[in-house]
Amino acid sequence: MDDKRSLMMNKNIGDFENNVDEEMDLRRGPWTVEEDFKLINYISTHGEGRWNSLSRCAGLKRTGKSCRLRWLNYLRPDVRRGNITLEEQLLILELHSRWGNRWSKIAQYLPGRTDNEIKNYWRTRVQKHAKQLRCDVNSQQFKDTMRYLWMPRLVERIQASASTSTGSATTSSCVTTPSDQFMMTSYDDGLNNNSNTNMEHLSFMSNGYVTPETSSVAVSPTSGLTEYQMGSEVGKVENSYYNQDQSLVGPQNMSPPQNYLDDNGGLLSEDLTQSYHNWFENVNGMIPPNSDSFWNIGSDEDFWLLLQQQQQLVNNGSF
DNA sequence: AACTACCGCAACCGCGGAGAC
DNA sequence: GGTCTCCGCGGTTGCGGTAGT
Repeated sequence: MDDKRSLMMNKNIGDFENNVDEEMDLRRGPWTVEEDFKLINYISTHGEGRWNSLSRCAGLKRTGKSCRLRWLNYLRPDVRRGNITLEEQLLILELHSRWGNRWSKIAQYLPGRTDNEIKNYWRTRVQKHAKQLRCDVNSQQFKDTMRYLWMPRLVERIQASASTSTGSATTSSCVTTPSDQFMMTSYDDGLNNNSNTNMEHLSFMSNGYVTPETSSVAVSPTSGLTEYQMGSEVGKVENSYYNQDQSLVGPQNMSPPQNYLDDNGGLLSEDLTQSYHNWFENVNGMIPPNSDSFWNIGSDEDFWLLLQQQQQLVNNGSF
């Protein structure tokens, strides 16, 4: 145990449970195979619950808390391993917009996923995007960006992949388990008491948001990043932005910065990232329809490629 | 090959609610 | 009603793996 944690434990005078921990010389840190085996065997025979006594009876020198956490987050047979799928990402975004950091509540609607896993996903992926946008993850700007840009894009990707697959609803790489079922059924039952098993009724889909029917997709041949455009056809895109109330806003007041690329497409010397973000903020929550690639940003290079894409679109007059 | 920086995830923590006595 | 104990939640930390230099 490091000094900090030791100090924290010593400060925890009021928690009887932890006082006992110190007296009993309980194990901490990573679980061994033997410990896992003991826990699995005991629970398979006696069931879960009463974690403190369970730990003692199973011969584990662990706190009840530790046993519970290990079982629920890792050893439980229906724990779903592997990457968060597109559908799961969509659900997490939607449910988080409703409930905030109520991870356990959100996890109820993602079978096999633990609150810990969802929390980790949010912290590592979603907050990373917020950081890239230089805005707070709880800010209205970021929430709008998620709602009007990221989530519609996810819907599109889900439906696009569903149309090319043979009935599988899961699209990204993931280790499937017997309980690997599309989670919308439980989502419907829990939230809306709705028998539909597709995603059409999700609030952000029925409120006039961007949908695949109203959009088109093109993959940049140079960067591989996906360009996302409003309108029925590429090339006939309306120069429009969506306000928070779904109303269209004309382009006249929101030209992106013209000065972040030189004539040869090279980067200018000023703080170009800030320039772009200033423009982004200046549209006051209105999301440019072509900026989907924000959510594919994985590196600085990707970011500059995105900026170049935006510039090309400006030059083409479709922005 | 060696080192560093970063990222993802498992495990920990404190806290508060609930239930038993 | 007060105390004790357990449980579950949300926040945080640190380790191990990996990408980058």
